[in-house]
Amino acid sequence: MVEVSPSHRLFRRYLKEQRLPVTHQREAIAEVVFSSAEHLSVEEIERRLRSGRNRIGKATIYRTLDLLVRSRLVVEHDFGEGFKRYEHGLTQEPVHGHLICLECGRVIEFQSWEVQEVKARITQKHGFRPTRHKLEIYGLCQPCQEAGVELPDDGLSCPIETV
Amino acid sequence: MVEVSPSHRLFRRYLKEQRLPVTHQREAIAEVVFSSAEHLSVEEIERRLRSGRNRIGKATIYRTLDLLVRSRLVVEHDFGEGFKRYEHGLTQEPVHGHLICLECGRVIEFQSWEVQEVKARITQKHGFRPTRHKLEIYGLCQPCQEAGVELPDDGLSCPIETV
DNA sequence: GTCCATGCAAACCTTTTGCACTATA
DNA sequence: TATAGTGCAAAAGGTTTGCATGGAC
Repeated sequence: MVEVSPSHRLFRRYLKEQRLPVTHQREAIAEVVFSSAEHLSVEEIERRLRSGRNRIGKATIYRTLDLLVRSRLVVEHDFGEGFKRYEHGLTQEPVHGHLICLECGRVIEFQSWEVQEVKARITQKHGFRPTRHKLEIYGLCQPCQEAGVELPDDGLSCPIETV
Repeated sequence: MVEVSPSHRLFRRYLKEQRLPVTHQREAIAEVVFSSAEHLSVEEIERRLRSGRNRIGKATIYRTLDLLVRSRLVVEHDFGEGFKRYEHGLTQEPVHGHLICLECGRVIEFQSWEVQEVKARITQKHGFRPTRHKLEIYGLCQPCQEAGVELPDDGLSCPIETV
């Protein structure tokens, strides 16, 4: 048994708690996700597994990610790209959001405790019991702005009824 | 030409500005979206069109929704259900977010100007130029809580490494 | 030895696209 | 009449599932 990350050990414990087998595939997938600081897509995970001489079916990757998300060791994201991304859950500070560049797809994380306060106030007002939230801000990252990228505005010339 | 909503008239103007034909299908689809206060899925839009004796292909619905979104008269949402939802854009107050019930799927809108401030502060700090943002809070709505629904917690028994 | 996981391919679901035909302006 | 839209069905792309085989405990 090789040297693994703390999160990886927690995942082993999770599997044992749930009486599920600790397989090589599950270990390899967990190690890929836990050893990256990025928001990985399934395709990226598959590629990294392959370059590590692992040949693991897509179905197994999806099934294992499901376990990782359930265990709360991994967080699932959907940035509207048409597929999901997965991120190591325990490196995350409790409150965080994402700045997403519409040009290059870059994702910048940020912390904001103020959102927690807003969330508490809003949910209390509506008698809603919150479990999680997400704050995503879309726009242009600094490098893309400096590269002169402009986002198209195809909207109405003037949103006032003139006719 | 029948009596239509202000937004519908704006959509006609948008089409003219873009030199695109104002077709019966586009009018019918726009009317369905503009006459509803809900977040409609494509399937729901299709159903409403059918009950109004319109037989319009799914492809046309998607193509028209694309125009409506571009014109900014309609807003697209993805609540992680595996498909998108569309909402009348002009009834929206400038700043709004969603409370999404994980049990029944109900969506409650809320206003929060404080998020704007947070957004301005964060984006400035990162040199990011924002266009739009979304704040979504997931959890249990009041009716579901009163019905005694509990959300399962399949996570680790304790996220502290004990082994 | 039992139970569950894996791999493959097929199925699924939403969304997009190609193309012959029709409607708008 | 030119130009663009529509409908249908097929394709696309990500994700899920069924099933025979193989691995964990």
